[in-house]
Amino acid sequence: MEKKEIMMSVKMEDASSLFSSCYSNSNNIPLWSVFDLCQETEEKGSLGFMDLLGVHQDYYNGGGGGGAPLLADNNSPSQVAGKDSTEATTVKECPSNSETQQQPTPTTPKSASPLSSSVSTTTTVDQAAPSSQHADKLLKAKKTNGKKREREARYAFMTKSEVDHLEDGYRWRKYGQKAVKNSPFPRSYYRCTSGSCNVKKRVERSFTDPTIVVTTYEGQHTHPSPLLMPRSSSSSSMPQTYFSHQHYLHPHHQQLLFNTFPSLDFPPPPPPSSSSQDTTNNNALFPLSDHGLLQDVLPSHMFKQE
DNA sequence: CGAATTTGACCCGCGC
DNA sequence: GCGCGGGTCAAATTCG
Repeated sequence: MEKKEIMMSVKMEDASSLFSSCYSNSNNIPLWSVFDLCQETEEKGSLGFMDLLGVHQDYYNGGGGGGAPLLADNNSPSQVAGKDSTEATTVKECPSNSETQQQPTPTTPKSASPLSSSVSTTTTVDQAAPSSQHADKLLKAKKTNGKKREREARYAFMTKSEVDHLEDGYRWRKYGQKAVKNSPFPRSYYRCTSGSCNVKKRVERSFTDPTIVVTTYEGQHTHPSPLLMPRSSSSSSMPQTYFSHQHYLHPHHQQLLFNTFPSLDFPPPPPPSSSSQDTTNNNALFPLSDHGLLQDVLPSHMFKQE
């Protein structure tokens, strides 16, 4: 399979080039939207990348009906929607540090969607080896915090967006920015503002395709998303359906995904009626997909109650 | 005025 | 040993 060959050759540290590879293959249509490189879900129970981001079942079933596609861009939703410019791809990166690797996780996909099974069988080994160096470096950097901490799994979200910092429902504080070698675009470092939560994310733009934003999450939120809490004070002004996929993927890009995965039993894409104001009736636009696009894309076990 | 961002300095390990 | 690059810190600055 073509997909597999590409994935096998991917190193997580070069997510940008990875993504460009995905695109370059077919008329700028992503070859896949989500893939799980190391099946860590089994290691951590049913932990999916949504869980990693701290989005749990409650939110899936919550008012938004939104499958919590945390790639919505509410920095400027209108901008994104209007420019038709968001697509999302996720990459799960093996931790591959020496501590966690002693328990190599079988890569057998759990019954899931055709997509997930086709992409998740790959890689634990292949992925772990090449990225171990990078993992070490991360560990080193962690030490500078004073305590040695196990490196968390990382998930890279690749989003076609004109906005650098994609809103994902959490509050982040930027703590650094570095120029990236061989790239004109700097990499930004963010940390979750919640005191007890040390989830980090890096945001960088692919230099091979400047429209692609690579967001790498590291760690797992220990708290609910302030913006996803139905009645949280911080989200009182947030439409309840904020995280429905209307903001996650513009219909046009959903269309691309549908085209990309014709074998998936997706409901037909909604009419291209979205705009920045479409935050109030998204559910009506997606009567068949209570949990969002990602539910269709991700293995079903990720959406099951623990 | 507190929170968030900016940005240069610093730390660390790796490769040569 | 030294330079390089990734990641983090923290003081200064900006913003709401």
